[in-house]
Amino acid sequence: MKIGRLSELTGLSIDTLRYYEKIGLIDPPFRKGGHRLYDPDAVRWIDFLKALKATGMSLDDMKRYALMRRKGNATAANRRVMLESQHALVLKRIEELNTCAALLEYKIANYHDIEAKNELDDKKRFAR
Amino acid sequence: MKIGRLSELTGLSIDTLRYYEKIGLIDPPFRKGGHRLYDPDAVRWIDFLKALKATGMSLDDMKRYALMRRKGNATAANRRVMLESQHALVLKRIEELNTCAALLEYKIANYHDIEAKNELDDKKRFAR
DNA sequence: GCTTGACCTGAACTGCACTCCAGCACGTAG
DNA sequence: CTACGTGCTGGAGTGCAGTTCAGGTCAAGC
Repeated sequence: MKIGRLSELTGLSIDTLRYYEKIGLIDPPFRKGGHRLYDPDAVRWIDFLKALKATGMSLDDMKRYALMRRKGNATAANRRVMLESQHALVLKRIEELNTCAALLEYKIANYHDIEAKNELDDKKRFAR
Repeated sequence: MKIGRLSELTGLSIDTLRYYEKIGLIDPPFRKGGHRLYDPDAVRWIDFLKALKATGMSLDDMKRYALMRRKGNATAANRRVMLESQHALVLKRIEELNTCAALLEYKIANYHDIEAKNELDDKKRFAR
């Protein structure tokens, strides 16, 4: 498939796909008359990259991972360690977000009180 | 307290504190001989800003919130709505991270298999 | 054969959130 | 009163992750 189709399938812009190739996240595909022709497998790899990105991994770390992947089986243990530490980060982040969510809930409840009080004051003013 | 102390208490750098003041996130404090002198309450506000930031809110949105806060009670409902939509975003993000965590777990288990197989191959090679 | 839309390159630009710097002012301890 | 640590300002610089652009090339349909 051509880059436009890959862009549609992955949701990444054409420019981003070329950028990812340039920095070494995506293997340079075959070309036909200068145009990139991608394997359907590219979609699966890019979806995985998107997932890594969603965990908050930097492009630089993803690059390291992609490089090891290209080197084959011998790097499996290192890649696993990377994923494990990323997994730990994700759990930590989820914890943090849970704390933030609780704080927001508390604040929101507080605002409900304030608004109720405001309304009461308005009524008093109206009754005057 | 002076800015250095506030920096210690909040974990934000002195430069960041001045930057936040410049963009309107922090109220300009009193000055003594040009030096900023903060109220202890500043710590609480900045901790809240840090929490908003941790939820992924942009400085621009935080600025909007800070502006409304300065305008007082009349903006309570709008501020609540902001916090509610941020709360929704946090929940969505937590969901996303849970999905990513599951994928990472799957991948990690996969790598354990690969490594076990590699080890087996090594042994065979050794036995040859 | 020609048009039109998709694709190509390298380089410059963008937005966000800081971070650093030069050059100067303040204030507290000795 | 002097030294030195802390603070001040405006402006420039940084790092990340793209995005945009100019000036072309390619190919599929008519």
